[in-house]
Amino acid sequence: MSERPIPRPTHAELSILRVLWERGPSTVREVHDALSSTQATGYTTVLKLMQIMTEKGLVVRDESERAHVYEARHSEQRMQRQIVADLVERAFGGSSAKLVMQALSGRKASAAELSEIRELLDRLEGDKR
Amino acid sequence: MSERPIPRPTHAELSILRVLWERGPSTVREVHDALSSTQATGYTTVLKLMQIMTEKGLVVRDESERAHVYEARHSEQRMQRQIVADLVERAFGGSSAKLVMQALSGRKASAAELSEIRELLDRLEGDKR
DNA sequence: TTGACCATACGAAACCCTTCGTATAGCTTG
DNA sequence: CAAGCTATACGAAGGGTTTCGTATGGTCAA
Repeated sequence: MSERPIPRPTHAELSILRVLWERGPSTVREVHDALSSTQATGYTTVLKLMQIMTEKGLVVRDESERAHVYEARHSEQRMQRQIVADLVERAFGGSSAKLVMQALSGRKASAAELSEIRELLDRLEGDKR
Repeated sequence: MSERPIPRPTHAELSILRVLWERGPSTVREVHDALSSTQATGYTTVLKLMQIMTEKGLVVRDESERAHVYEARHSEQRMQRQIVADLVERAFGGSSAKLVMQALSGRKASAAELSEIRELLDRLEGDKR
C-alpha cells in the first residue's frame, strides 16, 4: 500500500514534463509541437516516451477522448525538490549550501531574484533561533 | 584544437570522481577500497569505469608505475559548476534562483552555512549596483 | 463508401551504462 | 624456478534510453 518513490526522469522525459507543467494537460501532438520549436523530434518518439512515462507513473493519462490527454503526475515543485535532493547527495556530499553557492556563483540571477532569496534566508534564520 | 566540452559524468563515474577529489591522485585499488566502505562493487568494475573515464577525458592516467595512478582532470568546483549549470537549464528553465530556492527549502543548511550564503549575496548585490 | 488523415500500439535497432568473467603478464618469495 | 598475488586489458551480457518504422483502426468529408 506504500507509495512507490518517484522515478527520476531522464533527459527526454524531463523536457516533456516541462511542457506539461507549462501547458497543463496536453495531448501528444500538443507536446510534440511545443518541443519541435526547440528540438527536432519525431511524433512517435514523443508518443512512445509518454507511454513509457505513463507506465512509470510520471504522468497520468486520460483516455476518454480519442486523443489521450496526459498530465504530469507530480507538481513541478515536488519533482524539482527531489531532483535537487538527489543532486545534493550525489555531487555535493549532502551539503545543499555548497550547491547554493555554486548556483549563485554561476551569476545568472536578477536583483529581484536575489532579494527574494534574501527573504527566504531571513525566514530560515528566523526559524533557527 | 578546440577544447572539447567536459562530458557529464554518470552516477558511477561521479562517485569515483568524489573519491579522487577527496584523496587526490589514486590507484584503482585505492579508489575501490574507498568505495567499498559504502557500496559493494567489484574491483574490475571500478577498473573498467576508470579506463572509460580516461577515454572520455574525465580523469588523467599516470602509467609510469605498474599500478596506474589516476587523477581527476577537472577540479571539483569546475565540475560542480557545470553540473549545476546543466541542471538549471534542464530542470529550472534557466533560472538559477529557482534552484537556489528549492535547495534552501530542502532545509539542510546550518546557521554558519546560511550566513556564508548571505555574505555571498551581499557581494553579488554589491556588484549589481 | 472510400480515401485521406490522424490517433495509438508495438517491436526492434542503436547506443550507453554497469557489471563481471577471463586472459595475460609482472612481481615476490620460498 | 614455480606458485601465488596483483595489476591491466578485453569482451560480452544485461538493462535502460531514445529513436523510429510499421501496423491497425477511428473519423470525416467528398
